[in-house]
Amino acid sequence: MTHTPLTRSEAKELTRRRLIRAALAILDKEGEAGLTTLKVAKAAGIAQSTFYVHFKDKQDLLRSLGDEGGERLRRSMREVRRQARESHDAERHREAFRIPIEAICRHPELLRILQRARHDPASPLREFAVETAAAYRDHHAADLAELGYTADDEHDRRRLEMIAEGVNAATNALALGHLEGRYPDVEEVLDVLVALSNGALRLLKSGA
Amino acid sequence: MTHTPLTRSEAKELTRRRLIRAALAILDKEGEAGLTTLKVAKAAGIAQSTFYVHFKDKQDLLRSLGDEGGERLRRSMREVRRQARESHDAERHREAFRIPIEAICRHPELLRILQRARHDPASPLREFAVETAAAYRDHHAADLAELGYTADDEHDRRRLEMIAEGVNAATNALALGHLEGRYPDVEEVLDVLVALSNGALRLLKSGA
DNA sequence: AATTTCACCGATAGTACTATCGGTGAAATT
DNA sequence: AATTTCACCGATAGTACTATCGGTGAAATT
Repeated sequence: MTHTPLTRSEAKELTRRRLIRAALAILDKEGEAGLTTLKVAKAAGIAQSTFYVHFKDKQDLLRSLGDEGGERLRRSMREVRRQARESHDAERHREAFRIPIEAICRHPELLRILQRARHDPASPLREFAVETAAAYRDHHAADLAELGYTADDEHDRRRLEMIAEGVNAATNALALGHLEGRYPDVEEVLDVLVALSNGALRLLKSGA
Repeated sequence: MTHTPLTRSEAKELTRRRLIRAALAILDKEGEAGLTTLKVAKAAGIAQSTFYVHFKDKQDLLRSLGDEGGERLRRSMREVRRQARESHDAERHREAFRIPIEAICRHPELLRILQRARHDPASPLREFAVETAAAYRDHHAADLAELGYTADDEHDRRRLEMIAEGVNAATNALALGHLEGRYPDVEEVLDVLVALSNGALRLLKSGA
């Protein structure tokens, strides 16, 4: 109950965090069209004009959201790798799908915002969204390589990339379907993703 | 070279078509944020105020775009079915992927607009995008059922839906990747999609 | 031929938002 | 204790856009 006396910079940082949180919530609920400095500031409990104490302009806020999101995503990718190493080989492939799905369910607004930005040529977040998608694809491809699906020639390398991209797209789609309540059982979702992935990987095995 | 004399209603319809075309192009290039009555009217060669002769307001334009897109999509789905029936059983599954990919490559702006709208809670096209996605999923699921992958119990029906949704997501992702130049060979894309799909369908076969 | 309709126009009122500016008081520094 | 800094405020100029309105001339109707 005691108000810890904050220094000025601590208080400012706190306000900044509130602004970023508010912006993410508004972006998720109302989209980029609904993201105004007035709404963000109001939701964070400050005057509209004070927004500009924290960000140069709206672009600057969106850039910060990108950094923010990137930080979370990188953390989550590291987590995937860590947990993947801990699980037995048999489970490993399956668990590699569980972790991103859980991450999506924890912060679905991030995926939704990224998906939108990726296809919106006017979005200041677009470049970031495209880069993130590429990072995930490469990450997944590297994971598969670790599982023994090495690609020696150009052809197989591209196949591996396609499989990674396709399976990622399916993972995102099914995770959102799970959140929407259409696929209530995560285990069933994992069954399908593992089956999709294994089917495609057989392509590489037969080629090797 | 002879200017066919158009009746008033013919000229009006022509202007309306130009507005819709212009709107689609702007939506694709600049996103919903860039879609203003001034830009659309200018691109169609009329005054901004004349926009309101053709549409009640901006919402009305977007609704019309939805109808327009829906019409194209339904035509393309009928085409898939028709061509699928014509091909031999062995090719059938593979060709079922070629047709949507070609459709996407012909009008990539439609897919991009729909993908964006699907994840944008403020978009007037959102409901339409969600319905379209569901229609495609069901369409694909029905296709698979026609190929002999019948689902008797609740469990398998849901699996079939998940496979359809996952494979659709992968198809869209790879089609856009192809358009972006990352996967130049459509046949390689088809290889991967067929492999993904077959892998997942083995789940159903083993269950039956 | 006279009259009506209507697709189009330019001008403009109204709205929503961005970003700036001068001011204030409490925190930080001297 | 005196001075400086700065996170915040309210007011407001500027911008971009939506939607309306009265007017016009050619097409359509009488």
